[in-house]
Amino acid sequence: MAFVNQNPILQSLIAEQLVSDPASARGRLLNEAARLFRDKGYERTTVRDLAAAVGIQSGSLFHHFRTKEEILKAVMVETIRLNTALMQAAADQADSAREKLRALIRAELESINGQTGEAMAVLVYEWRSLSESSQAEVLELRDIYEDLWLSTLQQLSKEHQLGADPFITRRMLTGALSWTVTWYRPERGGLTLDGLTDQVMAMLGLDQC
Amino acid sequence: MAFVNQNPILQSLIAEQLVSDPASARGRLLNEAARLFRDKGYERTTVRDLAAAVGIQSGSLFHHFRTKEEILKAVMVETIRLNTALMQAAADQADSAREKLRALIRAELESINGQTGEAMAVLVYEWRSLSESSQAEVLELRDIYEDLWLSTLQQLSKEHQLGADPFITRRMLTGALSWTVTWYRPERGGLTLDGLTDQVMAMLGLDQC
DNA sequence: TTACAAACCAAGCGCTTGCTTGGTATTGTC
DNA sequence: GACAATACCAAGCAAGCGCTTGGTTTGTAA
Repeated sequence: MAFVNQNPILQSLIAEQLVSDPASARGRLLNEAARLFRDKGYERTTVRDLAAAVGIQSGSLFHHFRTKEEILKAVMVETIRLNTALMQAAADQADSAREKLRALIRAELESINGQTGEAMAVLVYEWRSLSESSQAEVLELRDIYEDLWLSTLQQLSKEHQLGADPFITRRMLTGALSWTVTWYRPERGGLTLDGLTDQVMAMLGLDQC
Repeated sequence: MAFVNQNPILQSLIAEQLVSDPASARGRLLNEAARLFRDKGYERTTVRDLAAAVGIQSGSLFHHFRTKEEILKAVMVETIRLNTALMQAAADQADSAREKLRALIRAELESINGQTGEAMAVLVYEWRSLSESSQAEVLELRDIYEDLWLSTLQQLSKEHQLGADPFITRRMLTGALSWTVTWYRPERGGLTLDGLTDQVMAMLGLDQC
């Protein structure tokens, strides 16, 4: 195999069976599904597309998943699980609230524009394609994720370092950061991930105090 | 008719045939289409849904539009035309660059969360459903719209009132403002449109200097 | 070697989709 | 009141959709 993922956080989640191993049949399918869902949208992606992407027949998909929607849900659930763990780890390493926020922003930008980027985009854009009951499930997981942000932003607000309301700031950041997936292309020179993080902090007036 | 739209900007665009009269058959269809496309997504909305929404048979749609995609494109094109005009008018009334930016933010929030909100959401979320040639057409119109923002932000940057780069600030604002459609509910009490605009300005550190 | 489950294929069913067709009301104009 | 042009209906076609089915291959363990 050309690439072995050695991220210890990912490894422990795989061990706990909370996230599929990208090397397994299920994991490979979920990765391909995320890419297809992002590129063409969930509705435009057929089960035949999904099957072809991993080299099996369309009917064989239903041996692994009961419905097409179950695939979408799995992509979303596993992505949130992974990213919550990644963000938690990033935040834990920082001391001040300001550094915590910077770590969260950097980590989220990395998730959005890095390896899990396809899945993160799916999480944002394919929300409506989930059934209501699945939406509720995913939403519950997302609340944990959001608490990480809110507690940090509330701390900053107490320290009078935040211009606007913490809740609203988070919502603005959600939109601003997820939108980067439509324009940020680090490979084409220019802005690095750290540089982009600096710009976001500067926009919030948190670069120098 | 219960509601007569007397917006002079809209009226002049209708007179120039750049935007369909909401009272006409075509205009009514485009409004309903925008609503359906936002609620269910373009792909999940069938031509039968669209036809039923205006009380005709599905086949009769194709007397007004050649394809389903042409309806999506028309929604997008007319929305950009209208909003460019609205934003231009809003910006023209302001004096300082700071006030111009505030006017632009307020106007865009109003577009996103007001009457043209459905169509604005379609513009953001249904981009991929357009054919490449249609995308190019819409993109051209959007450039005019974006120049309005950039010139204002560049002016602010010259005055050293902006923390981050103007281009990046605009992109962050695009994401942040369009995302409001997923959470901002002015009718449920709380934040008014002016209040939300204040919060955005505060986030940028532009409330008081 | 045998036994058995997991993984997969080949074929296709039933349904929905965007769109077409041929014809009929409705409307505006002189 | 004649006559187009416009707006619409009723019916349905061809294609593509998610998913099912019955059977075959592959992997594993005694």
